[in-house]
Amino acid sequence: MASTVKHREAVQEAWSLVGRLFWQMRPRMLSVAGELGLTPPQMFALRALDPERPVPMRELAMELHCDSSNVTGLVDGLEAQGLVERRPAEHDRRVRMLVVSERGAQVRRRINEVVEEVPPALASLGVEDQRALRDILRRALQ
Amino acid sequence: MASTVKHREAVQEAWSLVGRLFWQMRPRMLSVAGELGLTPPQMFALRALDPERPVPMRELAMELHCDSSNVTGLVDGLEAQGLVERRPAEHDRRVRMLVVSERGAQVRRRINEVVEEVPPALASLGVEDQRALRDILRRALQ
DNA sequence: CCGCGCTAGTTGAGGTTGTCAACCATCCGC
DNA sequence: GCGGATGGTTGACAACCTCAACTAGCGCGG
Repeated sequence: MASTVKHREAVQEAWSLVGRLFWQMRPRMLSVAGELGLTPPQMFALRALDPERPVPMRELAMELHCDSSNVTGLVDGLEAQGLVERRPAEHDRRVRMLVVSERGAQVRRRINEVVEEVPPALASLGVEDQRALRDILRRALQ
Repeated sequence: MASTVKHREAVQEAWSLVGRLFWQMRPRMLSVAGELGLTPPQMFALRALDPERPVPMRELAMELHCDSSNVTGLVDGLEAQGLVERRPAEHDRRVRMLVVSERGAQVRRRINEVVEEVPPALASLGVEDQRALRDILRRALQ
């Protein structure tokens, strides 16, 4: 059917436009990392943590799709700046829980402010388009 | 007005959902880089080139938002694998044009296949939603 | 209880990325 | 042609990232 072809094309074009949107935001993300005295990977690590709930290092590694030995170094950096604290887990003495400090939570909020900052292209849309966009994406991600 | 508040909320939520979509694709991108014998930065560099048109190194640096000295190393890697060739520019003997080789073009096509691969969440949408999504994003990016 | 396999995290080696400063060759306006 | 600006490379240095090896601790089966 011709409709099948059209349908593929539409969603592929949409996805590629999304890629453009993301690429436009890249410099902004990099600059805020420097501004906060963090490297980009450290920034993503802090963002992946949960200030409300201590997280085992292993879980952070899964979240970041990287090796455990890598997060050791990242957490070293965050801990050196007093943003995160390693705390032993009571149920298992092998695991170390990552607790976000008060200052860490502040920095994390600032990071989220920037990461969640809407790109100008989206912000310039009309209200109906913005709502429609949200609704479609909600449907896509359940 | 209440509508102003709602409007901000809708587009912010949409943007954050887009972020989730991208994060889901990350492992796939990383794995294809390894599969092609490239590091992720090399992959992005090759993708940023144009097989139809020789590109000065400076332009690639701009595209990647990084230092010129960085692309020197990246291009060294690509050239060592025969994917790209440095060629002197006739109009200015300082600049080096990057020409994508035949093999480079093949690899680049494979990269684009994966990068442009639509995430399952979007693919599962109905045709009307996919078209609406494309139309909204087209409007957003002109 | 003890040994054995498994898991969490760290360490060290090695290769890559990325920035900065210094440098060379070249362009171009004066 | 001189002098400043530009394209690209090099070297130094910090950080990232993976892999392999290691330690410490868990927990199951005998």
